[in-house]
Amino acid sequence: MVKGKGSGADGEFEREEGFSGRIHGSIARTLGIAIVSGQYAPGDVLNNEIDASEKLHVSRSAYREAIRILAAKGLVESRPKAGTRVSPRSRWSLLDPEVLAWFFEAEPSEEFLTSLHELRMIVEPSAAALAAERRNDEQLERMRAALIQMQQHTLATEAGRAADRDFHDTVLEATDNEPLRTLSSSIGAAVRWTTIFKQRDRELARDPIPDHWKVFDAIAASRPDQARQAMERLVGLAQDDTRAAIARRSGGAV
Amino acid sequence: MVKGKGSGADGEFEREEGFSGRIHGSIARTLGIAIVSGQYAPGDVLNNEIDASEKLHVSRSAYREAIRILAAKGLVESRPKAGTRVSPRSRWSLLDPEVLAWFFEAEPSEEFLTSLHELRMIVEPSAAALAAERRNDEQLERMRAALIQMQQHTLATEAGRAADRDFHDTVLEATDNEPLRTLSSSIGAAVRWTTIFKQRDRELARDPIPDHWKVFDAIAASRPDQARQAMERLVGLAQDDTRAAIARRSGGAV
DNA sequence: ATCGCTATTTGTCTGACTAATTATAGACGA
DNA sequence: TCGTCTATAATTAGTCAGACAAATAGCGAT
Repeated sequence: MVKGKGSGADGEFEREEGFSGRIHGSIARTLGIAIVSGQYAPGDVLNNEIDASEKLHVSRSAYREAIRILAAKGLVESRPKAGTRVSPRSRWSLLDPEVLAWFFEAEPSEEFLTSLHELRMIVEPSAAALAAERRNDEQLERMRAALIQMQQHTLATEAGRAADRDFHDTVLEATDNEPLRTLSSSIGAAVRWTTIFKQRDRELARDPIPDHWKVFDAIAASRPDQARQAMERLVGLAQDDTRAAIARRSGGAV
Repeated sequence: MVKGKGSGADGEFEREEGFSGRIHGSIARTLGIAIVSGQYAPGDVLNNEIDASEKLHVSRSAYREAIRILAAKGLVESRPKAGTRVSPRSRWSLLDPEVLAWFFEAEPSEEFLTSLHELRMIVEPSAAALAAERRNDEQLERMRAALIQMQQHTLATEAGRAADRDFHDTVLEATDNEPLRTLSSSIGAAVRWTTIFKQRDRELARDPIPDHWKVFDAIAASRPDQARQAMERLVGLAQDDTRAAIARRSGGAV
């Protein structure tokens, strides 16, 4: 079989062997990761459809569907004769769950992590306040269950981290604000990476579970201001820990 | 030409005559509007690709590309044999610019408008505070220019409303937080409709321009807390006005 | 500097085949 | 007889190939 890889001039990607799901999806994923990780810069023109689809060993239609996905998420833009080019970062749907996942596929940059935490710091305290006003009993139960799971499994296990995310998700859901709920994927991503960094660098310095319970108690007691403050503390501490872990990573020893 | 419209049983859509741009885009738009406006409910199964593409008088591949766009935005999900069905609302990318535009194509519901304002109330004051810390001179100039435009054209003209949106956009941009900037389309949509409602119902009751200048002055003076408070007031008033306009719309006379 | 042409690239269409998965009907066992 | 499990069939999205159409960026002539 002819590989046709030629020189390394044009970035080339062999499609993942152990791909999952449909082809157009895996192509979109491959290209999406290449774009958000900077292998293609904004303004760069992708190979034309025929060359690109041949290089990836897929049909042109499958490749085109992949491009439509990326275009829908604001990553690329196509025009006849001009080709398909990577859009400026300001058009990227950074809060889209898939785009976010692609970002975290390669290790995300420090700045990006910082800005996600800033977003958390803005959104979550207010969300907790709204949740304290609007949560129903079923949601409250889910929060309690999540925290219990979190306690049992600890954040060292994937089950524990999933419970952590469930808790924050449920708070967002309890705001009864649909656009706000949409942010759960972004916030979940920030939560996940906070924990991963902390876990990676040291025995977790501070047990975050009591702080979680304080948020829960305030929401359960329907005290918005108290919930806002508790969440502020919780997110603030997470932010500090992540900052410290990042500083250690880039500046210090292994 | 055979119309083949048959009975009115299955919802059918003639493709927009005065369509713009590419076919897959206009099909996605048509279906997207049908979905977000409730003509298709979450869980509903769309016609299979062959029937649907025939009914719309487009090729199957164009139709499929449209479906890929909708799937990328979380509106639908396709599986072999099961067909393509409308996803639950919780998966919709409500903050995506196009999805938002589709929402506002039909008149948006009161609840939706309210939740967008809630989002503004959460995000914009903090954004103004960050902007006060991080804005550069060029951004400050753009804010000033926008407000001057707004004064000259007034909110009765499209140019004035565009300037309003530019101001809020630039504040978001000045936060130097990419995920936050992504929200500008959602906030812009809320801003636009606030103004439209106010304009529709009465001579605008309150001149919002002085409140805008207060935000600007605080950002120019690099006073985060002051900027936060000024923005809080500005958004709060907009929220009140919209609420009043909505109440009048649904409850009162023309 | 402007206009018009042309070559390139995406866009669209057709029709066939593939693969996945649900649903069904039948066999088997309780 | 009833329920459950299993092979099978039917349906649907997924993929592929190749052709033609439409748009337009870039170039050359004016």
